[in-house]
Parts: sequence; C-alpha cells; structure tokens
Amino acid sequence: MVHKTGTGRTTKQAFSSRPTIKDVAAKCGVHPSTVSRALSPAMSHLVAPDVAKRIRAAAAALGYQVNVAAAGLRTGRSGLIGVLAPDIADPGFPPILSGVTETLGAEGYATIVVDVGTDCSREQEIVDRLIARGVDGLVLATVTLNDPVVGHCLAASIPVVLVNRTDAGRRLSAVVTDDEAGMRLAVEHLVGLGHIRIGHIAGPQNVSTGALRRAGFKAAAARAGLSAHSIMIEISRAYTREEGRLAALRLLDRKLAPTAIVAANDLLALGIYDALSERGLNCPADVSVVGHNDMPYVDMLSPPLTTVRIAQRKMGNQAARLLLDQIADPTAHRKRLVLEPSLIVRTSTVPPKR
Amino acid sequence: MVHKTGTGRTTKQAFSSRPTIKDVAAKCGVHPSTVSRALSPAMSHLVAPDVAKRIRAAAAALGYQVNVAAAGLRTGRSGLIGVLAPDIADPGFPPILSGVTETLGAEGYATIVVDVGTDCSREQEIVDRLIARGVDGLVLATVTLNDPVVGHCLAASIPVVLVNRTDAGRRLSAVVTDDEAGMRLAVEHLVGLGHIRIGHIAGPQNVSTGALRRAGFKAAAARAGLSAHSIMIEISRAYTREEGRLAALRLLDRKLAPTAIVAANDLLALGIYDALSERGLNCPADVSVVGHNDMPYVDMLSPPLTTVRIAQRKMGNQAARLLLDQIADPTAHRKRLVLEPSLIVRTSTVPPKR
DNA sequence: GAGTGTATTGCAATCGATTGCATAAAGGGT
DNA sequence: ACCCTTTATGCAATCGATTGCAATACACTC
Repeated sequence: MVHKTGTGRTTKQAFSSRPTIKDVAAKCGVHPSTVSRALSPAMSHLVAPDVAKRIRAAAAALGYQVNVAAAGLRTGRSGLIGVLAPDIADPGFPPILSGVTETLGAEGYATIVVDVGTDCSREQEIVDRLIARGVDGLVLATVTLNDPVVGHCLAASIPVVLVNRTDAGRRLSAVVTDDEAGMRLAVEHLVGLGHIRIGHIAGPQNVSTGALRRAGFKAAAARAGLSAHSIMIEISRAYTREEGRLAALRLLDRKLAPTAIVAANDLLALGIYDALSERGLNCPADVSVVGHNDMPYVDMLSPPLTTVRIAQRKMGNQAARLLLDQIADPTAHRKRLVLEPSLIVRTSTVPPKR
Repeated sequence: MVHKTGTGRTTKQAFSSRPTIKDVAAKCGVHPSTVSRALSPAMSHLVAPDVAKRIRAAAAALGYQVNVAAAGLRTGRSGLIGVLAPDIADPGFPPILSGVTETLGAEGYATIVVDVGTDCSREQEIVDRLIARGVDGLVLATVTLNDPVVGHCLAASIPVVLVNRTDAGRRLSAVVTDDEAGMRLAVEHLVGLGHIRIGHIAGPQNVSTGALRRAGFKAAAARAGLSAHSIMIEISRAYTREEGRLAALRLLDRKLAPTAIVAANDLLALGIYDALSERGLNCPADVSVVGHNDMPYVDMLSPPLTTVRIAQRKMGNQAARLLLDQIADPTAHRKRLVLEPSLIVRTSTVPPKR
C-alpha cells in the first residue's frame, strides 16, 4: 500500500524563508490586518499605541519586511520605474541615470534600467515587458523624433517622461537641454576666434538632439554672419566614435576643408581626433574641435576638449521629479523643462592659422 | 458630520487598464486556468491545440500580458535580479553591467541596479530592500573583504554572485580577474624596459582588488629581482582620480622617486597624469605609467595609457550565468571563476631616462 | 442607565495568476 | 456493453498584503 503522504512538502516554510505578516501577527496575537495598519505610517493612527509598539518590536525581531510585490498587487502600485537607456556604456549617460535613481530612490522607487541598443523594434517590446512588470512609470532616454513608442505609451496611459531627447509632436513631458543655445555658444566661440569655415558633424537626424543641434548650428552661423557656403555639415549615423571618424574624414577631404569642427556629441569629437591624426593633421593647430556634453574625462584628452556642458545629473533629477508628479496626479498636463548649457573652453580651440 | 464617502472609487477598472487573464478567459468562454495553461509553454501541452490557438489569438487581440508580479506571488519567483554597483559613473563598470543584463535579459530576468556609493551601512539596507522586493538573486560588485553583507546574504539563503571583487572568506560564488597575474604583466613589462625603481598606487586595502593587486605587485617585483627598497607603495583611499592624484604626489615627492608607476585602476592612473603635470613632469619621458582595467577611451589620453585589460563584459556574462545556475539549483556549491588579464601596451611606458 | 460617540480590532474580499485535484468526455481493448 | 486509459477542462485554494465594513469595548453626557 502506497500510502506515503507527500514528503518534504509538509515543511511548509520552515527553512529560512522570509517571515510574512501572518508570522508577525501570530507572534503578537493579533490579526494580520492590525499588523498591516501598525506598520503603515498612514494607517498606524488606527491602532493602539502600545499594540503598535509591540508589533513594531516583533516585526523587527523577526526581521519582517513587507513583500512589496504582494502589497503592490493589492494597491496597484509596484514601486518600480522603468528606464530605457540608449547605451549604458556611453559615459554621457551614467550621470543622467544617477540623477534619476537618486531622486526616485529617495521616494522609495526602484528602477529597472534597460539598455535598448539600436534596435527600434526591441524598444516597443521592452516597454511592453516593463508594463507587464507593472512599472508605475517610465523614463525614456531613447526616443526618436517620430517614435511609435510615444503613441504606445499614450495609449497605455502610463506616466512617462522623456529625457535628453524629445519627440516631434511634443506629446509627452520631457527634460532636455537647449540644443540650439548650445550650438550658438560653440559657433560664437569659434567665430570669435576668427574662424570663417566651420564644419558640423551632426548626429542622426531622426533624434531630436541630432536635428536640433544641426538646426542650431545653421541658425547660429547665419546669425554670426557666416554665409551658407562657408559652413559644411556631415551627418553621422550614430553617436559613436567610429561614425564620428568617418564623418570627419568626409569633412576633411572636401576641397575647402573647415578650420574648425563642431561635433553634436563628445563621442563624435573623439572620432574627429582619430580622423585628424589619420590625416596627419593636428588639433588645434590645423583644426579646432568643439564637442558637446562634457562627458567625464574629456578634459584629459590630448588636447583637452572644448565642449558644451549640459547638466546631466540635474536633468535626471528633474525628469524623476516630473515623473513623480505625474504619478501623483496622472491628469496633470505634460510639462517641458529646458536646461541651459554652458561652454567649457579648453585647448582644442584656437584661432585659425594665420 | 463628515460623512463624505470616497468618491471616484467606483471607477472599478474601466479606463484603459490592462486586460487580465479573466478578460481573455471570458472572451474565449473558458476558465482562467485554461488560459494560464495555454499561455505557459511548459503547460500548453495540456490544452487542446485548437483551444490553445483560440486563446493565443484572443490574448494577442486584447493585448494581454501576464502580470508578472501577480504570477510571481504565486510561483515565488519575481524574475527580478538586484545588482549593486560601486559607482555607475565609473566608466569601468558599464561593460560589466551590460554583460550581466544581456545574459539575464535573455532568460527573461530584469535587473534592478543600485548605485551604492561609499556608504557601507547603506549597502546592508539596500540588500534588505531588494530582498523585500522579492529579487530572485543578487549580483554584488561592491563587497569589501570582510563585508557583513556576505553573512547577511548567506543567512537569507538567497542566490548571490560576486563580481570583480571577492570576499575574504570566499564564501560566495564569484567571477574575478587574476589580480596578481595582472600586476605581474605590468611589472614584467616595466622591468623589461629597464625600470628598477617602480611605484605602485594601491586601491583601498579593504577590497580584494586593492589588496590582491598590491600583493601581486610585491610578488612580481620580488620575482623580477627587485629588492624591497626599490619598490614603493602608496595606498589610495578610493578608486578615484583625485585620490590617485594625491597618492601620486606622495610618491613623486619621495627622496628617490620612481621612474615608473603602476596604478591599481585606470581612474587612479588619471590622477597620476594630473600629479605629473602638477609637478611639471612628463609622461612617459620622466615617469612611465601603467593602468588597470582598460576602461573605454584611455587610448585617447595623452599619452595613450598602457594598461591591464580585463574582460569586463565577459565577467558580467559569466556572473549572470553563475547566478542563473544557482537559482536553478540552490544547493549547488559555490564556484569561483578567474579570468586572465592581458597587457595593452600603448605609449605611456618607455625605458627610463638614460 | 440609556444613548451616543469614539477608539480598536477582527473579518473577509480583493488584487491576478498558478496549479493540484476532481471531473467529464472520448477512445480502446476484450 | 463494460472498464480502463487518456485527454481536456473546470474548481478552488493559494501566494502576501491591504482596506471597507462590521463588531466590540469603553467612555462620557445628561
């Protein structure tokens, strides 16, 4: 007769499995709901002070921590925020991320960071997965100008804040820097040094920073009195050092090469340095270079890079705050914060030769 | 009398709230459990092929996605992994993180990355919070040699893998590089160039990389025939550029300054560059410098940095794999993977002057 | 001492999914 | 025809916490 009842199953939960609210309740001889109330700041006024104290003591003794996932199931809030990053390995991004997690962490939220890479279809899927995980909000640092993911998020009516990059329709809240102002600073600096043939290596034109900085470059050049044929623009396909190198080569190989180049991004500027040494040219003697972002350690390059500094950490902080506001009041209208950039002059820019 | 009852509460869930398994079940005229089975690869063989197809179609039509948190409550698995990072802004870390998330993401896990900063007490608390969130495992890149958090994790009997840094007792699985071998490569390279007075800027001695690299430096020097008083060591208090600068100054200000310095970390090497220019010295002419980690863009420094390359991404991949194995079989014994470093020779190292 | 509050606490439903067990229907063998 | 498998589906408990409502106890007023 095989009457062996399930073995090992009876262990129930002995082991070192985490204590639950029931364990605390049992230890105190009260109902779980009382424990829940005692431990919730918002509800603790409903339980007798001495009982509450006893419960808190028991909870501490047992090492009890509320199961956030279980609580979230009931309350509908997971305390999770999804962050989509274009490329974590880009040194320009971590400061933004720091800012986001700092502000969010202070409010008890944890962040799930996903490195999207280039693949745009993946982006949609990633957002869906995060929503399935029950995130309370999303921070997107990846959107392209006409990104389908924007409509997708709107349809899901989930709080979203864009950071660094914005969408064409401006349908979502965003924290960005003034891309046009940044380029104006760069161009005015170069014109002030005496440059009259200036090149620009633009970023991908389907992301706002690429398009806006290019427009800003053109506007600033015109404003500074440079004619249309004294500026030249090459568009890179990605914000990478290699793409920057390729675009810079195209610029340098023109009949009338520029005496200064403004990059839409520091990584592109690194590529310019590569291209220059490849062509046997010297920066800044032959060509001045201006970057954008002031990512960490560009002051250690040879030569130290003149670049447009943007307040990345602050950008992250403010994006997080905007998101928190939006979670607190989902009906609130979308907002747009624009941070002012500043120019950090180092030694990659000098007056043109003779 | 304030008898206003909660308004707006009755909304129930109309809105655009996500569909649940019940909605799918209703639409197909089957029981939720059937839907659950149809949608779970492991259980779908239990439901009739045509019904399963109908269910999948309905789920797709409704845009249904399983609520991972709810499922996790029942199954006890959250699909979440916690990662503790020493400092996200350190360019050396993102590649490790990429590796971890890549491997974990492929298996359906999402990662919560927390930047711990310096504060050690915070670390304990962060781990507790992550456990409360129900993470299925932890990747720690932050442990110190005698970190109380190790015992804490052991007590919680939660799968943990250490990465890059290890604990003194070797009580947890870990993926690290051969710190001693790396220093041997550096020292042998310098000795081969003819250096006979070599300095070392060690990292904090309470983390394994700091202690092991220092030990490795000493061993390699002895092995290469350098006497104890021809090597000199300064210990930095943190892996930062500023601490590197300070330690380098101490080294340079000794009566008999070294002709070459090996840093335990590239960030420290940056500080050496700073200190050198501060003292009016030139690298490599006056002092050769070797870094450690080969973090991104150190090839663009002036001069390009000779450094010990470690396979960060691979380290991340393997740590993730180890963690997955440990989750699959919690009784499995702890493992230790040691990756071999290699030396990348650039132009920051040359033979000593005359 | 009845009436009216007010302060505490318990009860039970609920969130969304999973899964062991029971049941029902269909197929097969003799 | 009957019994025994298989196969497919439904039922209901469960995971851990929260919260509206009900119930009890105690205090206070007149």
